Amino acid sequence: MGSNITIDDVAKALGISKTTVSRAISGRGRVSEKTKKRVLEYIKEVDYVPNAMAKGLAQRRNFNICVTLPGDYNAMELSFFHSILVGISDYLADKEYDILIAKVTENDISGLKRIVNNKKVDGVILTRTVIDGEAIKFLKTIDMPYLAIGSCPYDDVVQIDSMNYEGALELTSILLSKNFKKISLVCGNMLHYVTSDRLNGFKDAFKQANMKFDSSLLYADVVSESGIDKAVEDALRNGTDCIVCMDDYICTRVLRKLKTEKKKVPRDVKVASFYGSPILEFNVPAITCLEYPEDEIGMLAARTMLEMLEGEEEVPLKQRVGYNVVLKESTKIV
Amino acid sequence: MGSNITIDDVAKALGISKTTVSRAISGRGRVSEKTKKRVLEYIKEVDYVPNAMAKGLAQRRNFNICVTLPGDYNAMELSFFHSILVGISDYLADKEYDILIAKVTENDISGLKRIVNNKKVDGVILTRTVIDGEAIKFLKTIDMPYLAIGSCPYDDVVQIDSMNYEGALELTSILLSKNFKKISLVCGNMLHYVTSDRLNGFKDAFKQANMKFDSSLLYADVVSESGIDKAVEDALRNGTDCIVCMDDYICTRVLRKLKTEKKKVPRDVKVASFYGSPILEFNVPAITCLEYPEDEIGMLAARTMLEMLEGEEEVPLKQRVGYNVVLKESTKIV
DNA sequence: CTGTTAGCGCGTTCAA
DNA sequence: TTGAACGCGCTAACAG
Repeated sequence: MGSNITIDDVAKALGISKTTVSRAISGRGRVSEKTKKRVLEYIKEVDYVPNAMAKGLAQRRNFNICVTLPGDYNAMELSFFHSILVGISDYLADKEYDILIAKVTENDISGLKRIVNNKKVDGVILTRTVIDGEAIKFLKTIDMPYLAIGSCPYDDVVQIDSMNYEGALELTSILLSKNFKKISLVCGNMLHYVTSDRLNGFKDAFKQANMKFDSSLLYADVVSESGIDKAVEDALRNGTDCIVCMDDYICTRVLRKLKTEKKKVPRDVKVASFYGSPILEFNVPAITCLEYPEDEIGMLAARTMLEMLEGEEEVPLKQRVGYNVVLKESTKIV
Repeated sequence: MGSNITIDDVAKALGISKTTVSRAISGRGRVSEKTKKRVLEYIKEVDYVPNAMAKGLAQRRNFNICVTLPGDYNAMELSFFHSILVGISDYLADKEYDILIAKVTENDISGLKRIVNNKKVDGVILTRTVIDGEAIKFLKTIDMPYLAIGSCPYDDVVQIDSMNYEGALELTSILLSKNFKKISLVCGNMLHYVTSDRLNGFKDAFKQANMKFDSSLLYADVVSESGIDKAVEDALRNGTDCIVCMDDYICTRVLRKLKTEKKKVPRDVKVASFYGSPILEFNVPAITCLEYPEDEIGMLAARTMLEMLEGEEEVPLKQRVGYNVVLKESTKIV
């Protein structure tokens, strides 16, 4: 394994030129079936593996894709990122591509810059935490294919998005059909596109049901822990019977607050989340939520990236993946 | 940014040879301060960045380190892996190295093999989930520096380990000093080195306190969810006053079971974990546990790897990082 | 202190 | 169908 023989050695051993060997391996160019077979058998026998760097230098690419690693994160996003990474990895490995990691924070993209400027990758996949930041601005100024996973403020950027609007709409509709009368919604940062997407779905569910949403039960821009606590207090005071959370992070805090307030879920109040994660599954009771197929998202991102690099056609500017509504105990009518 | 000029262009523009430019940049070899300054200023002006692949080809290395990504995981390990990754990334980025990801599962290391055989990396860092498996066996057969993060069954492998024994010893001692009389311990896979390390610390704490451990309260090889449930039931039946969990995964399940059994923590029974993670922090009440500085572990692993690659001296075969005992509400005497 | 020459290992013209 | 020669961009050995 990991032998140190070169294409030259192979050529000499077989008494042919390296050109022929190269062609036999790559499949490009015409080689007789006989010699091709001879080459393929020999390289397997001696376990010859082409040197990726030399190949890259000659072809001016390196078969590496950069994936950004969120440097500042909350525990909830981890499973999202990990699943995405696994999806991307699975797809790329098949095609003999590899993943290079670039840690990126909101105000530090030096790692990404270095990797890109050093030409260590053929393309960049941006994960959702950074798509609003400096990263895209930087990539826009240079000649390097890239795409974004998640909602993205630019409409000239290739992106893989989730059906956040539709998911929120459907889940909310289901809750309304259960006859909850005072549904409240706790939102995080309203500047995030994903937030407004889900909020729109939420509101439209009311419209479709010909009901009106009591806007005093909408808690926007609730980012701090204490903010969430206050929102929950207020909602309870207003007699909410169902608290919907924008994401799993908020949901965890809401559950915590309900516990200290001695409110039982689902007996005293129902709870649902527009984004589910393993951390919510472990909760007792399990939480009704929307689930997104993260590995599929990763795969799709990887496939799209390779199409950008190798495909002849334009790739669609925006692709969207579905969701599942997962009904659990937290919204059960007791 | 990301200009496409080469070292040749720089040399010509400055009327000197590329060798001199190369030397001015790398710092290797003697160059007059004057020309060095001239070069450095010029490359900054035109934003020249050396092509990493060409450099790699010439130097027979590529300034990439492979980090294995656990393909099969439980949600708990995620924060561990992520923190490690951030630590490694931070250290390596400083030294102009990058991280290549290889997804590895217990019985599939083909991705790792490809990356290594293609010579896409200079070294490999194994993360804990795979250190018992095929990966090490493979790496032992070839000529590629590698190290393992976590306890490792081989004593000829460079490893970065945590002070699992000492941590378990100290935490258990503290619990004993609180006069809990019937401490039970729920363990996972006993084949894992980390498990036996912690178990030894646990037992030795009893010895040091001149107390004897009731072995009927030791639940070994509890791997399934139902197994954990049974262990908790049995422990409660035996009148346990404190349940110690081998890790955060087990702890989550134990807490869940206690909840369905209507046992309040810490009122009815105390709970502690030999491994803490964000998921336990969010619990109400917060759980007493051991915390390990994961980013430091990552940094240390990265530093050690670079020493293996560039250092002149041998690196220590085994380095160990400390821990913190975090006392929370779950073991408070009410 | 600097330049010349020769590779690193592979792909790719262009002839044959 | 094959091969010789050159180039990818850089570093290293050897002169000067």
